[in-house]
Amino acid sequence: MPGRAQYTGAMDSIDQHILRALTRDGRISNLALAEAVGLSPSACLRRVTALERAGVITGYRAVLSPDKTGVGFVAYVTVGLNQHTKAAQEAFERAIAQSPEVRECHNITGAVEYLLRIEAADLAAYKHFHTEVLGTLPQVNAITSYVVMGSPKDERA
Amino acid sequence: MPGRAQYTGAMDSIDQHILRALTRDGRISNLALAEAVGLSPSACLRRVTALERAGVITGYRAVLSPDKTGVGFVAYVTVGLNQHTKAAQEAFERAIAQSPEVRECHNITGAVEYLLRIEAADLAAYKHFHTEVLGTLPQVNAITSYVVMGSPKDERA
DNA sequence: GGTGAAACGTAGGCCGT
DNA sequence: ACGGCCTACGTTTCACC
Repeated sequence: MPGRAQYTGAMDSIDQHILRALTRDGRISNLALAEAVGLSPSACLRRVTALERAGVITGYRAVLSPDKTGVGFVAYVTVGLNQHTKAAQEAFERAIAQSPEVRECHNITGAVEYLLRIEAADLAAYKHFHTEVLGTLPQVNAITSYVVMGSPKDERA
Repeated sequence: MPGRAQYTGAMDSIDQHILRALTRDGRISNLALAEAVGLSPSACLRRVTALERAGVITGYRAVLSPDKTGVGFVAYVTVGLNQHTKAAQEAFERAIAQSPEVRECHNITGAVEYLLRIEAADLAAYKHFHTEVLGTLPQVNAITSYVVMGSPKDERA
């Protein structure tokens, strides 16, 4: 079973410390990380590697400033489907996977099936997505947009 | 003016390429990145440093697997306030900033003021947050929870 | 923007606990 | 099973072209 290196037993406080440090700064050097958690570099690296292999750490990403990268419009959109079949869901999810404006797609409980996070250059770009992409999908029944005016807290990692 | 190294003029296609590569793998070595974008290591590093100093790249983070780190329950919650004063908003945002379960708080247009993303260990932990934290805030008027059953697309960086 | 070389960090074998 | 030491190797970084 590949990638099933299974984390033996519990994660101790050093592992927690490593994860916190890497969440804050994913590019910290192993040397600095080792010192921060009070381990020798080799022991520290072994733990990080184990956490990666166990699937606890799934990757590393640069975090970009939205407005400096041309994203001036963010909205959350709820989408309801007109059929609740597996085929309709899969068709919708395929279409969503191909749209770069869709950064997140969550399958939720409640009156509608999906919650999307949309990032676009401006309102005009969003309107285009709304009518030309969402509006043309045959499975889509109800669309409600909630424009983000600000994010007092955002720890998306 | 510190950190205002200002990106002179437009970002070219090499910069775009660098940002895409670093968003996919924030820990790629400068050597590999340089090769991927077709630059020498030193020129590549100069661009990355400039992007960081200009605030285009705001940081690097490890991405963790929610369920392997004890997060078994995720929900989006809309919150309406009973007063639309600045003071009420600030009090609410202060309370939210201190709650570790709240990973995101967005100020949105529509019938309610806020959309939160909540991450908790399980339903019981969420119930505790719902009644003991959200339920006791005097400004809060309406709470609606949408439990996340899955995320077919999730590019939260 | 590229080159080269010194400084630095990584990764893995080995041994002790 | 896990931590520390040592070292060969790879990477970063900087002055210079």
